[in-house]
Amino acid sequence: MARSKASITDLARQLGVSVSTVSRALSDHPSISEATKKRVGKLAKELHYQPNHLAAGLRKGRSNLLGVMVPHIDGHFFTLVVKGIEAVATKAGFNIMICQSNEDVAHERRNIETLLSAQVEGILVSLARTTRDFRHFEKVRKQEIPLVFFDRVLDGLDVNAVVLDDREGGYQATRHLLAQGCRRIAHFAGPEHLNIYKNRRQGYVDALLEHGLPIDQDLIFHCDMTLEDGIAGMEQMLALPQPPDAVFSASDFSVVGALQALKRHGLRVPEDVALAGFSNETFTSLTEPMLTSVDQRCEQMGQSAVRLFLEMLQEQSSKFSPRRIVLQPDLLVRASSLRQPMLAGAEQPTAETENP
Amino acid sequence: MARSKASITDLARQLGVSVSTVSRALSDHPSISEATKKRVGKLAKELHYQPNHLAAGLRKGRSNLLGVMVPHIDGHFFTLVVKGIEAVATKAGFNIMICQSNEDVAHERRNIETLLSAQVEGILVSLARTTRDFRHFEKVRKQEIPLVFFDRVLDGLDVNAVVLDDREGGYQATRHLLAQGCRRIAHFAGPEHLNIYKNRRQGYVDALLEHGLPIDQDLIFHCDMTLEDGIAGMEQMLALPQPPDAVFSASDFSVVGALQALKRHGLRVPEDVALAGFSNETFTSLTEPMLTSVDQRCEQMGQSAVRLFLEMLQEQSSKFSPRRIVLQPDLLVRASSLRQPMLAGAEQPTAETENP
DNA sequence: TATATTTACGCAAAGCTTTGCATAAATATT
DNA sequence: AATATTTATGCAAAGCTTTGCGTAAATATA
Repeated sequence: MARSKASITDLARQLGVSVSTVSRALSDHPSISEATKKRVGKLAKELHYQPNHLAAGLRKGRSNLLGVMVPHIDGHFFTLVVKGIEAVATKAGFNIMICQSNEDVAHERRNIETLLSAQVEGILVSLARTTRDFRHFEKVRKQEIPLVFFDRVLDGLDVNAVVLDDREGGYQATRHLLAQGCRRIAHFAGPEHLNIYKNRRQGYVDALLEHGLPIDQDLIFHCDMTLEDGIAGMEQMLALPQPPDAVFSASDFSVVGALQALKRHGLRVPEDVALAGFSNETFTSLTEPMLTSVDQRCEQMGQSAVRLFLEMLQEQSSKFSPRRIVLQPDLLVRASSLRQPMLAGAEQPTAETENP
Repeated sequence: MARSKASITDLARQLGVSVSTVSRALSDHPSISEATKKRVGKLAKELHYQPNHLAAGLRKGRSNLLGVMVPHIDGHFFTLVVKGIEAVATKAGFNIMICQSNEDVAHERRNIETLLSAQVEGILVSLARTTRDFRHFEKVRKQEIPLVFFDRVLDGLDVNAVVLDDREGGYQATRHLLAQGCRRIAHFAGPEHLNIYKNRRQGYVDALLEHGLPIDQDLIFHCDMTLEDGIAGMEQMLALPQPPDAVFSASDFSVVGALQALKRHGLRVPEDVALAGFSNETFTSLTEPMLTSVDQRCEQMGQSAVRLFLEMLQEQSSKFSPRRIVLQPDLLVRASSLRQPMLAGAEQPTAETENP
């Protein structure tokens, strides 16, 4: 396949000027006469001249490429994060290169290699679930390429990161249920080795304690957060001598399961049991009743990650001390948890805090 | 920010050999002694040498970049297509550059420009809804860069494309409902200026006619395919003197609406009214009953698009005549339409046909 | 009018690799 | 032992831009 034909050299030759003149004319350099600029521009259009970013990048030591790696691009969350990334990266003149680790460390390693050799100017990454070894990121740091983690970060790692305040999310959801008059609030908890779930549970616990309520282990159901888990969990709860009057689940999927189980038992939501989930998945607005859920500010997470990257680009790499941005979740109250008439301001205001 | 320090030249100098030797050693060229290869490899590792793809690309006239443009990356469909693209592109050694048109032609134009100047070796694109002017694609063709459209293609345009056989999808869904004993089948149709919806309706019509049934305009509800539209449509249908015993909707969203409306009226699904939708959205497995839907083979669409691109890369551009790949949809029968006991093979076998 | 400034442009190097061709040394062939 | 091959390496150009520095001509200044 033929490459684009016209190069800056061709233009120069045809116009009888030097390549430097053409180059400067094209980039609107002040020391080139308007007349020449016009001539160059005209011929460029005629020959369908296409600037070669690779060559320019090579010369300038910049690629205008931003690497992004996510565990997977299907599903709700990462998709939206990527959307956020794309938006502000593009605005800043960067193109993004996306790759997926498929939750696999080996894949992740390879991808890093690829991104580096593509000369990306920065890397935004959310870790694969299995990643425990970080040597491949060492290489990135060695080359002094800005590295920003988002969402999936290993605690204690001294890196730039933007994460969601999951504890706060769990806390808000639970507090909301309390405010609705619920007193026996169950919790569907996810795998504890994942921070996000641990933190959401912690928020739940904190809210209960703050309210002077005991933590009843019977009301905490550990599972993998699928719809089926939700059904099972709800069944188990309903079999209790004193069933709960609300459920806060760390995932929207299992809330749907709970909802189905409740309907099967002829119980009403939210009158008999109020429900709240986490993630604000698309389908939370499609159920009946619609599901209260904690929004994770996906797009904002992407945006913040890029901004962090841009800041790093500005400062001297050596002077830059790792920064961690904590995004505040956003409780979206819908019918599934609304027992009391809606109060003004029940939809929590949103904010972004920065913890150095 | 410092760029990666070690270049092939540095290696050469430190080893006292020429750059060509290093280059060849690194790429495992046969005419380099094992000993030298070892030495080069060792030093490369020590210095954290990072091959510069840009420079290599410049020299070789290749970028290993594949451009992808979608209307938007959120939502179910395009996400999965992109996943498919990523998978096979990566396997073929290409990195993908993603951008979104946000359903806006101006954006689309800019993106094409960006992709071209990034020296992508091919472009995969699904058109923005509003695109009627195709001059920006002319430029791509002029530079003889392989261009493949997927899903959103303008009819009549003589281009490479991979699309879904929407008519067949509508046909199969409707036939299935007929096979379940339904005789008054309603259809929720989408905006007719979009081919996908027109074709889905056509499939519906074809199936009815084939079965000797009349087309009753009262049973066709035109809308924008939202959940609310689904509710409205169902209400309208139920008000009919002779309500339908099934609904085939061109979108899963409006099926959910229909489902809700039916439940409100105390009607059973599928006993009183059977339901079938289109797209196999995530939530179709989360409703009760689960929703029968037509799967669009999203991932396969992405894969096919890349394969088409790779083929074009092989052949002489001039000799390549536009090809159109039509993917067969996949009817997924779930509880919402299952009145008869499930027959073996009710889940249609899948196939891919090629129409030259 | 002679000098200083500005304006508009060209030269050539640099950025990092790849690769066709040449070459020196080592080995094989007769 | 002289010639032909093979092996291992080097030279230098090319791929397309960008950019510091130099310069000739045009204009302004004294």
